[in-house]
Formats: sequence, structure tokens, C-alpha cells
Amino acid sequence: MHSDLRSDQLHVTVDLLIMTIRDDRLHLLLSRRVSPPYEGQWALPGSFVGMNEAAEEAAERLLKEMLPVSEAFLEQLYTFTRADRDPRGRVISVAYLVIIPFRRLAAALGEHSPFHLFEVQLDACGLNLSDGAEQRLGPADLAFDHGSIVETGIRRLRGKIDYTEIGFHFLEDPDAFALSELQTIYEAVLGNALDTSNFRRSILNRYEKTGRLEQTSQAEKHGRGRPAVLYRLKSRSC
Amino acid sequence: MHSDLRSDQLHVTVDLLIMTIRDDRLHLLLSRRVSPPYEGQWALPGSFVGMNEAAEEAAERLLKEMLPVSEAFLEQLYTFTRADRDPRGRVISVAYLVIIPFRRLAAALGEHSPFHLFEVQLDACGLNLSDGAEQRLGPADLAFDHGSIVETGIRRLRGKIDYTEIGFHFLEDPDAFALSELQTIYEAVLGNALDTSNFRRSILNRYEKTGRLEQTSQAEKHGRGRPAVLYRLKSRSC
DNA sequence: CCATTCATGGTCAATCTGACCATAATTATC
DNA sequence: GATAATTATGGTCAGATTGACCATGAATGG
Repeated sequence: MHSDLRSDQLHVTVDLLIMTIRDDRLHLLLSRRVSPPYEGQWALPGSFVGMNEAAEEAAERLLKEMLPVSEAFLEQLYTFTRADRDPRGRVISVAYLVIIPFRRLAAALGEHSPFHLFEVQLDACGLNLSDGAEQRLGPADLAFDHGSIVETGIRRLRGKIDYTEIGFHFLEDPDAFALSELQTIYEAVLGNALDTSNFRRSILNRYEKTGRLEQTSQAEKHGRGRPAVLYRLKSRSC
Repeated sequence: MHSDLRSDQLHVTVDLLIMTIRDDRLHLLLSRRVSPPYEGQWALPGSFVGMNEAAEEAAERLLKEMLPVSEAFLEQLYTFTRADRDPRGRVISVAYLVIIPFRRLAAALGEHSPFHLFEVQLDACGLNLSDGAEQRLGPADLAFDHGSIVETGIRRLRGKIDYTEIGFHFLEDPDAFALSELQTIYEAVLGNALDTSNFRRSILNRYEKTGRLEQTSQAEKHGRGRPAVLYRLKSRSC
């Protein structure tokens, strides 16, 4: 539909950085491009913004139509505007950070999905996307400037995780979760291990003292080891 | 030039939130609209993004042409995309936070400038823009959705000031400043007074220990009271 | 000379942080 | 069924940080 972009006008797209945590590690959803440009390469799911929708609405529409998933956490990340970022013409992209708990994402994707999850690592050596064994991608292997978008998103996520509640959106069940699940999320996002005792203390101090975090009083039975107390994060009143 | 926007396409603008500190208080630069829509109302300086420039380049061009000022601190703030935000048609705006030290800004503006500085206050009562005596504006008095843009910008500035170096960009001379000047900036941005002794300690701990902050060893002579040691912030090596 | 004004430095208690250690409650294994 | 392994939870303790104050130094204005 947009294979021929008009050369005398600007186009606006949204690109989604869909993040989840699988096997205790941070993963990113990519789709393989089936047409030029960058045919065959991996890219962020994206869509043009319609004439009567806000960018965020386009992002939500994309989530519903492509995966499909409704009710995901969505936050505007950054707008990428380099004039030469799309060989087809002048295309500006508003990138969104999307967080979906793995089970809900996996259920939506089903078996034969055009999407693929890549483990994301970002350290001093740069960005690295890996898929079990087969593939190993660097930032330059992604279509367009999507490598930069991914780096920006990971950094934003890391920067916000310990002074906002953004990490809670990775929880499978926000109404009944163990602190160890939350710790797993923090470790996956930050890329390093945390001291269990100190993590508990900081979370409980931050949220329980203010009444935001309450026990659901049920203990988790499945799994090895001592059952964990389950918590629920109450939505903020103010 | 853009008085008639095509109804079948999207347009992209940049809007600038130009902030400075005058008389120890945070101020924002607004321009009065001289044509519809919102004729006569105050608005953020803005411009359409050209076909061959990135949004940030458009922002820099606008600074050079309108004020004119070169070499200002510029940071992308947020992209506003509500479909009905501009009555002329479909216009998306990429907002930038711009920081210019007051003397440089005042020199650029000169005497008979179409721009005007408003003191910005944002507290529980909401946003308030005031101009000495005459005018007193609320967020709804600004053109378009510029009231929301201003609120977003102030919040971002406040959120970043004590864990980034963004406050240093308000300094008149980054190569020779007293800690009290920096404190004035922090107080203006945060909207409340800080303990002088504790402020010194936190700044010196954060920056001097890492070698980022060094004394220029000259003492300030002008003014009452004990002369202050002047500092310089070295650009980060990494 | 003295009051005033800033700049600078120090104290002290409370809190927070990071590195540990200890114990409780469950499952896996022999 | 005893014991080891595993996971959750709680506590300690020194060091760092923070917030509220106080004290002193170095200039200027009467």
C-alpha cells in the first residue's frame, strides 16, 4: 500500500519495541521484512500513522491487528527523523516502548507467527541480539535505523526501572506475584544479579510503607523451596 | 506559506520550549501569534520541518533564524500527535527542550523582539505563566496544545536536574561559575529553596571526586560578601 | 569599626546501601 | 523417613548519603 511513497511529502510511522522476559532474560520481538527495502532483514514491527489517529492510537491498532494483543503497557520512546533513514522517501518514526508479559505474548503469537523473539544484550561491547543458537545480530543488521531505536529503548528501560514502576508491567499476574519474580525482571533488564535480601528491602520500603503494595496472603505452592508470599500493587490514588 | 495545509497529508513541525533563568526564576520564551489560528494568543516558537532536514536540524535552524542564537542546548522532549491538535489540518509536533543562559538570550532578542519571557510556575495548582504585572496565563491560554507541552517540559526538566548535568546549561559561563550560581539554577527549576551547605556537598561529591569539576582558582571579586571559588565542568572523556 | 552579606566548612543523627549470615519452609533424593 | 538441596525471608553491621543546623572566613556598606 505504501510501496510508492510520494517524494514531495513527509510520512509518519510508529515502530514498536515490544519487550518481554522469557527464561529470565530480556527479549525483543522482531519481524522479518518480506518486501524491499531491507527485504529479508529483521525489523521492528511498524505501521504508517493514519490521517485520523494519534501515534499512540496507531501503535495500539498495530498491537491489536498484528499479534493480536490488547491492553499492553505503552510509552512513547523517541522520534527518529534523520532525512535519509528510509530509502523509500521521507519517513519519520515515532518509537514506542511496549511491555507484554511473556505468556500473554506467546499466546497471542501462536505457532506459525511471522514474529520472532530475540534475547537482547546491551553492554560495553554494544548491542547484541541472539536467538538460541542460529542467529546473532548486531545493531547494523536490523533494517532502517532500528538498531539505534533498540539501543535507545534498552537504555531508557534501564534508566527508568529503579525509580518508576515500569518493571511491574513485565509481571504475568500483577495481582499476585512473588518478590522473586520481580527480582528476576530487574535482573533481566539491568543485566546483572542483585542481592535478594537487599532487593526485598528496597522494594518493600519503597512500596509497602506507602501502602501501594499489599499481600494477597496466599502462598505460592508450586515449585521447589519455601512458598513465597504473593503481593499485589495497588494503583495509585493521587 | 503554510496557511493552507493539504487535508490529505500529514505535516510535521518542531516546537521549542526555550528556557532560561532570569532574576533567579525560571522563564520561558513565547511568541504572540500574528495570524489565525489562535491569532493574538501566546505560543511556543515553531516551524515546519523541511523535506531534507531532521527535526533537530529544523529546531537549530529556527534558533538561528528567529532569535538568533547558535550553540544552544537542545534535547528532544516528546512528540505530540493528537489528530485534532491543529485546526488547520493534520499536524504532528516534535517538541524540543532548549536551554539558553539569560544574557546570551537577552542579547539575541534585543529591544524590539516579537518574543516575550514569562516566569513559569508549576505546582499542585497547575501551570502558571506570569509576566511581571500585566499578564497571567494558564495552560489553556496558550495556542494549540502548547499548555500540555510546557507542562511536560517542566516536569522533564525537574526530573532530570538532579541526576544529569542538564542544570549546567543554564550557566552564563560554564568555564567559570560559583556553586551559588548553580544552586540558584537548581532552586529556580525545582521551585524550592535548598540548603547551601548540603547542596555544595552533593555537587562536589558527585563531580569533583570523579575529576569532572575543577577549580579555575580565580575568586570572584564583584558583589558583596566573601568571593566565591569558581569552577569549571570538564567534558566527559568516555 | 561594626553590621551585613555571602562562601565555606563541620557536626550529628537518621536513613539508606551493599555485603554478608541465619533461619524457615518446602521439594528432591537416597 | 532422614537428609540434602532449594527457595523465601529476616537480621546484622559497617560505610555512605542526607537533612537540619551551627560556626567561621572574607568581602562590602555604612
